[in-house]
Amino acid sequence: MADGSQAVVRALELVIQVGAHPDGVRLSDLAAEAGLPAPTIHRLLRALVETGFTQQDPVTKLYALGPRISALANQMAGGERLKVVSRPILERLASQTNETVFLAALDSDEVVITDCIVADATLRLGGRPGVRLPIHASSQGKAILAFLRPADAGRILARLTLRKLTRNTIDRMEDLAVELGRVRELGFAVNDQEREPGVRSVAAPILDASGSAFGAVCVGAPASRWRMDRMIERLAPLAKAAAGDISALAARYGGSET
Amino acid sequence: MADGSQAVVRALELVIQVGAHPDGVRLSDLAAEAGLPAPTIHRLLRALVETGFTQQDPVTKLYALGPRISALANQMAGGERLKVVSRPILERLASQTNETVFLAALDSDEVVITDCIVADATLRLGGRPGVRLPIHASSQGKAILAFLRPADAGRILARLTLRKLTRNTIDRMEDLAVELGRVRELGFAVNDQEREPGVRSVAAPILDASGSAFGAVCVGAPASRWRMDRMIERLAPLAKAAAGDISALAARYGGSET
DNA sequence: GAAGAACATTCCATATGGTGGAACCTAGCA
DNA sequence: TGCTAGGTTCCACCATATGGAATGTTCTTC
Repeated sequence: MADGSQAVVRALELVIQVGAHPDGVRLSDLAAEAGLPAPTIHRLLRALVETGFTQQDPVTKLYALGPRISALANQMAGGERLKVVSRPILERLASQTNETVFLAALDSDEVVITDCIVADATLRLGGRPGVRLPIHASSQGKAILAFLRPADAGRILARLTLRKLTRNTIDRMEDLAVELGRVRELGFAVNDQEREPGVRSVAAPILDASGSAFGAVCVGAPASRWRMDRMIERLAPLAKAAAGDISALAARYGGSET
Repeated sequence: MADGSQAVVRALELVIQVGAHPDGVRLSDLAAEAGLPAPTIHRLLRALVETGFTQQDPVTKLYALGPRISALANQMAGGERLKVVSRPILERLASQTNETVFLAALDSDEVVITDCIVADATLRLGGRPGVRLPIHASSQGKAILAFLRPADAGRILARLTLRKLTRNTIDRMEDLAVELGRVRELGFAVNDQEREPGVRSVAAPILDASGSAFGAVCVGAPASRWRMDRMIERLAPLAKAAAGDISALAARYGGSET
């Protein structure tokens, strides 16, 4: 390989492969899946076990991810650490709601999805990390905006163009200001088909130690399945609780990065 | 190298090295720390970035752990996943108490420490993952035992030898039964210098969906700093809350493995 | 308990891919 | 603009990664 890293890439991809088997996996299955001979896999696994990236159960002889992965995860900082901390809470929320749940952060004047658990239902919201949303037409954006420090919020609002995406989109600054006031009172934001027809969501802010928002938790669903009032009644408290739990654990990892 | 994995071990150790720099690190510092030439580190980093194990900030050019680590951490199962989920909660508990906190699980007839955050104080409890404790003379052991399914608890009690370690150790089965009844009522267990003079602790069980214990959260401290009644009053509720939070998030990851 | 099959581990000749010094490029600062 | 520090690319060569074959281990069946 021109790159000089064939062995390394093979080993790293083997870690990823082991990770796809939460119940453990045999050397021979790994070899078959990777299309490599057993001695090659064996040697790579030896290095992986030696460094703790994988481990081998002494009884079942199956390989699984090793303690080094969790140790590394706990060393992560910033947004990635927030994802690690938030993941179990998001998983619980997804289980409670049976809808798609999102973790989001502010990036410049947009919201970016940082983690996402897509519902199992036939009709469900899709999404994936990296997707960007307009701040004024997303529940995540409004939840964050409402709980930013006033100076930060003011800076963003000054630059914001309120593009009208649907007939429901808030496209006047006075209306947005009223909406943000309401979000602050309620502690959560809604999106009632404001970005995309047929899509509703509720989102609650994740707050740092000073009470300033640095992210949001969102539950999104098809409008056909949830009237707005029922979503507010049923899903908003769950989103708020999840955001509160994440805030309690992650306050130290946050910080506005606008 | 006789082992056929020099390049692989170097790359994996480089991940570990990057992990020790939560604020990011330069290529040249990594090279200096590892005692390897820059082109070697550069090539290894290229493979690590390509597979997501590390990433490079486009602005600062610093390397940090990448999204693959958190993705893998979220794929872990069993005890390792419990550690990942519990870590932020343990960190909060450590911060609330300024004492050493432990995550523990039952392994056969003993308690094993699975994670540990050691306090900063001059006089503090030490500990590290892997340390084993007698089940009858540790708050973790008693907390778990009291909330096991009766059949499981009975099996363990039938085999248990109540070694007397200090003058406070419970060394009669009738006394232990009474103590376990009390633990069940209170929802937490204590260790009042029962395993080691000068050491007190409180522990609360981590329960699975069926209400059966599969682990425990413990706060331990020097007896010189905490009278037992004050520990019960101040630290027990915090341990209980932490165990409750972990239980709520991790119920799916538990399961007795006695 | 013995035999067979499946799986894991070790061996080793060899070719190929990892290595690192040198050269070159880029970015930041005075 | 020139200099320095840091990062990236190049490439000859030899050290190491490779994988087929042999050997060892474990499990299952009779």
